Amino acid sequence: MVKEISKNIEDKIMAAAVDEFEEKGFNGARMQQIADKAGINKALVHYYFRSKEKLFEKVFLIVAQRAFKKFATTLNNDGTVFEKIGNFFNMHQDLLWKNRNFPIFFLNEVNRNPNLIKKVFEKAELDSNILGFIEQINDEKAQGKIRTDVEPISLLVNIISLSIFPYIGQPVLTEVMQRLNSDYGTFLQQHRQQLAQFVINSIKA
Amino acid sequence: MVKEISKNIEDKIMAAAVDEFEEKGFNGARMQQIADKAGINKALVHYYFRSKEKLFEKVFLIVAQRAFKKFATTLNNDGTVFEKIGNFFNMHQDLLWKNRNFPIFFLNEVNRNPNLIKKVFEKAELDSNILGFIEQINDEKAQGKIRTDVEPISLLVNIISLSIFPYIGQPVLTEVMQRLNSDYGTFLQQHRQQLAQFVINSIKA
DNA sequence: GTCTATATTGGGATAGAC
DNA sequence: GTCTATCCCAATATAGAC
Repeated sequence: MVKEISKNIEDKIMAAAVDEFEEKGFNGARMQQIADKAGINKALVHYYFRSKEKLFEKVFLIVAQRAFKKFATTLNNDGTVFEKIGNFFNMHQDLLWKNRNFPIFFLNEVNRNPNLIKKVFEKAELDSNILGFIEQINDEKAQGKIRTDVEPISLLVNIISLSIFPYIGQPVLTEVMQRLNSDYGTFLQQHRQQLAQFVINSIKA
Repeated sequence: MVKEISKNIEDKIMAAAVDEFEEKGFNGARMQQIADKAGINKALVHYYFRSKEKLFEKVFLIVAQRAFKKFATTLNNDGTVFEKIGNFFNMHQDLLWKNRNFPIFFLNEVNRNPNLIKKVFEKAELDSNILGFIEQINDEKAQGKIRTDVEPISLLVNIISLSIFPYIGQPVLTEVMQRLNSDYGTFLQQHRQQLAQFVINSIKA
């Protein structure tokens, strides 16, 4: 079946493109490299995707939406706010460890072209998940479990800040740890263990 | 005095280069744009700095070292750990607000070329400041002011995470806030007010 | 030192054979 | 669909006049 074969090549190109774009960014990526990584000819890349921009946008939306989807589902599980915070950090840290250069890639690209973020949000149903979590926080504030001065959105942003930054700052932290006679990997394994407790300590009534 | 004049043009080019590089990154920046912003001819840029790489490195080291210097000094002021945390967020948030696209630029460039960070650290005396702050945290742990399970380095990284991420994530937060019928600017003004208290709540014994 | 004009190359994109 | 060969432009860099 011809369609099948062509689909496989499309996938190969996509996979190679994810690799190349995540490593070098849009401006640094090379179509030749993508072709090489996919084990095919450069002209074929253009045959399937017409232009670098089009290929990039397709790749970007897929990886970004996949990331946001995983992100949203952890907020949507059962449990108290404290339990969800623990679950979130566990899941998110695992995910980030496996995709260490995704965050800086993602943030840099949406900074370069803020229009991308709108397209990502169109399909990822983040809103209801966010709103649900915010509501739960307010409930638990009313129940006296969470400090009344906690602003739900700020809490959410704080959680994400704490989770993502250690990966975005990898090169800096690597250098700092070296100067402190440690190393990035061992630091991170320690660091991730205290994130949930750090947040919970801060907000518990 | 000829030297004076030439120095002024060098400065103009540097200023224009900071602008262009911070906005577009190394790969996205254009020598022609830098010349235009400096109000001079493109050939002159090469006359003064030979190549794009050389110009970039000079610009990068200056802005990065300036940033790290300001960063380090706030850790070095008088006061308790809690006071320093408050002072740090005040200073750092003001600084970031005035240089909103510096963090993502900086982190992206050191990610692209991790070698840059070594050169930044060579001149910025960060080590003693960091070590001093760490020592103080341990002192106040011993005095019963700070929880005994607080790991100083992780605390430091948490503080920096909380401070910087809202700026790195600007495009995302802008979109989210829009969908929540708010806007990025007002969010940030609220958000920054709770950062110090968020940390202090978390670590106070 | 400062400009105009030009060299050079890297890299995205297409034409055309098979 | 897949390749080779080539086009073409953008962008760094330099030569050379003034």
